[in-house]
Amino acid sequence: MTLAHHVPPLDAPDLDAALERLREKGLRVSASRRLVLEALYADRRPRTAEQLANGTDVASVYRNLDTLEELGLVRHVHLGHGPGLYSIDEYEFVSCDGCGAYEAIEPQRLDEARAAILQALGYHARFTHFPIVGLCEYCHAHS
Amino acid sequence: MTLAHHVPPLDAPDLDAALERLREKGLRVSASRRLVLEALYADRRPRTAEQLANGTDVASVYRNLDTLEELGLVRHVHLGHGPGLYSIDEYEFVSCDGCGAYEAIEPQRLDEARAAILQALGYHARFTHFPIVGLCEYCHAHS
DNA sequence: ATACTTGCAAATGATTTGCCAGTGT
DNA sequence: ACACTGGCAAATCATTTGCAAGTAT
Repeated sequence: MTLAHHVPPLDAPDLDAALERLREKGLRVSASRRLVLEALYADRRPRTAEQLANGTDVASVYRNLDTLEELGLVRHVHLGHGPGLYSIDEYEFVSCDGCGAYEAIEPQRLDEARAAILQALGYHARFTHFPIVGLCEYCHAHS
Repeated sequence: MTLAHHVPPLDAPDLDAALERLREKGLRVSASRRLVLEALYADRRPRTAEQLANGTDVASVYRNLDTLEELGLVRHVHLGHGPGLYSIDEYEFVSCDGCGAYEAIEPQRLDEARAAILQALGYHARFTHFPIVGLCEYCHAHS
């Protein structure tokens, strides 16, 4: 019922910076930890824990993603009713309720909207954990 | 991975209108169906299927909520990682990533934000299925 | 009478936990 | 060495499904 806690912005520019971050915290750079990070840095598209495990143990992957998320190296988003998607990027998301398509959005494109929300509600909004859900132009026109 | 399909706006003003809607569609007004609707109309706060079942079989409640949602009589929202919350109301939601608090918002209060989103992304946004997530004033000031 | 519905048990999907053996530092 | 990790099995939580028996219309 409660949301994930507020995490600082992601700011490890590359794999090495991320690994260094782990060491700083006294955490270990284990084989599977490195594999998860390598996969995420290699292809920045958000992916499920299952996909990241790629045949190996999913439980460890979930544990690692949790740790990495606490360190602010990884983030996850829920784009619908399926499994959560993990990524190293600072994107925000929109998804269409009609056709199911989703897009990653550069945060600055939402600054006007964020300002309007701040004005209306006093909240500093971020669409990183849940997307903005709506109808895309096509689905809006045809529904 | 796909989102719930677009549903028409909720517009059954009261319990009787809702029951009538069921009959119109050739569906039956069964005891447990009536119980779910009575509970939802009696207290408009969003509730879990478990709470609505209130000791009786949850599977039936889920089945009924599905049907009612297809008819546009009920809607559900995901406010965090817990179970979905069902309600008969047309509210939109904001929730704070810091303290976990959430609020139901009158749709018109978000019209400016909606306009900004339409302008920026071409999407007609609705915050009924996922809330706007952000930091409330207090958490923003203290984080 | 005949669909539609329920209740209960069992299945499924996503994620978490316990535990002990393995391994980075 | 020692604490941190991984693998695997089992547990948990939310939700769905199968099926025989019950009931609105």
